[in-house]
Amino acid sequence: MARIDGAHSAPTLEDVARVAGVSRATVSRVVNGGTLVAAKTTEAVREAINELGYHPNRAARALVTRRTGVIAVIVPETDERVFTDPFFPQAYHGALQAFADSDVQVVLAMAQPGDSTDRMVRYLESGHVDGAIIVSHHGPDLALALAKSWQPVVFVGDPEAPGVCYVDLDNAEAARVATRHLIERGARRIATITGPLDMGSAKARLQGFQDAMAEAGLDGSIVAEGGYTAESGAVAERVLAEHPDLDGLFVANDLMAVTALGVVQRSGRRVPEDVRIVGFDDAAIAQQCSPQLTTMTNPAAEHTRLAAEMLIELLAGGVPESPMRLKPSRLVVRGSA
Amino acid sequence: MARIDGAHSAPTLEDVARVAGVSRATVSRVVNGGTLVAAKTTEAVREAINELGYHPNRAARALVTRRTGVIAVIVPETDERVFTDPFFPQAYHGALQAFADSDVQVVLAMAQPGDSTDRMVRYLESGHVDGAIIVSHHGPDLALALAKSWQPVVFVGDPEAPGVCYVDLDNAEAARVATRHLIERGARRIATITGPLDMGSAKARLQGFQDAMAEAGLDGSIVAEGGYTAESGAVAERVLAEHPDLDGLFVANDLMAVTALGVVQRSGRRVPEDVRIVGFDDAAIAQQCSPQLTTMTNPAAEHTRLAAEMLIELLAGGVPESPMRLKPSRLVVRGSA
DNA sequence: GGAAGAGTTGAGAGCGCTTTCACGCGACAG
DNA sequence: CTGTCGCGTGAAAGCGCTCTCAACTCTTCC
Repeated sequence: MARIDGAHSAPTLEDVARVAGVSRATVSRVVNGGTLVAAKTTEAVREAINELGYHPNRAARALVTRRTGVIAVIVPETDERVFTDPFFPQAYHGALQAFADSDVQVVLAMAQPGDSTDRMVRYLESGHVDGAIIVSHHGPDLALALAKSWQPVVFVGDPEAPGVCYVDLDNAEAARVATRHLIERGARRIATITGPLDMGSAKARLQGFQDAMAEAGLDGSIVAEGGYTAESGAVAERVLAEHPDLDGLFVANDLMAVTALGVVQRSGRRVPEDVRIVGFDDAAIAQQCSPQLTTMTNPAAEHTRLAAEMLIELLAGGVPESPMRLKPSRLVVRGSA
Repeated sequence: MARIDGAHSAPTLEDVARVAGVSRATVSRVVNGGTLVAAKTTEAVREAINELGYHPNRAARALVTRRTGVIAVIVPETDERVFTDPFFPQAYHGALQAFADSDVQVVLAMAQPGDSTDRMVRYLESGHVDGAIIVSHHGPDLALALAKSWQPVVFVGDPEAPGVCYVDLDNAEAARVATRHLIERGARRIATITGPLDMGSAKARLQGFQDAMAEAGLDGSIVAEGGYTAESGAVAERVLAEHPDLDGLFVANDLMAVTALGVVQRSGRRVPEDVRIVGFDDAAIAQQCSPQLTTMTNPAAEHTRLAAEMLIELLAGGVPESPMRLKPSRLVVRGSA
């Protein structure tokens, strides 16, 4: 409380105990609830706590409970990506919400460029945090490593490793819905720009696209791999050059979709008249371009919130139901298709 | 380390001491550097540390040093704003960088809608954090309150309260540069869309705009207040309606500028031929619109990094030089002016 | 009336670390 | 050879908390 050394420092359990006329142990019991304490005693302790403005010392508590009270949201991507794609801040926000009134600190950890899986594992093992939510992992390596050194972690997106908790959107189904919409709107020569294909979500969205195309008897082989970044949306140029008769485009996230939209428009084609475009994520940017982007929702904040709840259960020693599959994302129809 | 209770737990100072054949105290001295320990002893301890993979327990350390090892980046804005304006993630990133190899956890704290200054002060006083960097404050209230309950905080942007450390961009000068550029490009009827005028940066940018206009003998009274959000850029509609002969627009941040750009274009005017526009912040979005936005740089990450360094000094008991004025931002000329 | 049980409470032992204080030891001067 | 000084080190006292264990006070039941 007071900063000036020597001045009155924060009240401790001991102080509360003295004021309430009970022992430290009893105060602790009241503070942590649960154990049985006589109603009258509880009352007296509560009063003393209020009077003194007592607040438990996290460090002391952490020392004995062996819990740091910190959980991390780990994003194995470079900072640039993290702060460029609105998906990540949202994901972080979801975790923040989940722990909002639980006295847990949520920190955001990102990869350094060139970071190894190892470094992340070491961070988790170093005792800085009690557990972690991993968002946007590439390939199963991290999950495999984590499953071995048993750390309480929950992935957002299929970790492709056995025995690891995760929540996942039905990306394939969402991609099918998006693709079918394109077809319904009259598109026949449809390409997809995927995310990085070492990521589960990217693979699943591609699969869904191809399913829907096959289902309609169309050719689902026009595929270009992007990187989920705005710049990588520029592969649309190549696609357009190779397939000038293109009339539909399913882009695996909005960041790329907006870039692709620009590419298509600059090529002299009209959207949606000549080329229909559907994106993914329903990012804010989808409403800032012209025409606005038709897209699939991807409530990142909700996903991490759920992941956080699983993590809480894990931390409490429970075995959460996993994988937790989320309800499929919704199609938001706007101007681009 | 190991999660399963009963299995080997993380090595402690004691363990290291035993292996190195010295006392706990000596190991502590080595770990924390500074105090004089014989070179040979130091070596032996270092070896033991490596061998055991020892890592100090933050809780135990925090308990005795009375330092939590956590600092907060506080943004008194709703989450929505925080995750919508790329300025904030960048600011957070700067703090992350500054503390990257210092074993300090950096948490991001935002306001709930309707939060009072009080709640922030209480958070800071609650002992959760050692100090804070405050990023986007409205008015001097928070700073005033913080100055009283002496917490180590550093503001990014003039807190307008005496005795509080801060770093600040020369917003007025930057606005002058931006406005002069508009004038040089031939604009004469220039309006400005400001940020929320309870914020120092918004006020200063307005002042700079009016200075430059006066300096050129032009009318600097066409002013519309925005809120630094994309939506608030739509006030451009009103401005345009009231001043159809407008030929220049200085918008106090890029988010609003992009919206304003759209408004201008939809009104049938060409940018930059009919209306020249200069934004502020040099956000990524400035390059994603067409034409790309001419804007002023605002290296948010660097500012918080500097603020973080001041905070570190403050925490160490020093008295940092404050205010720290940063070099004025640069004009980035692109298509819009 | 006394034993057994249920309901409350307190004493005390740490958790892993920092830091004060005192002591041992070699070097140097007297 | 003894006294002094100072560097290097260890013993030990907490930091504020949780939690086990034992004890104490009433009831309740035989």
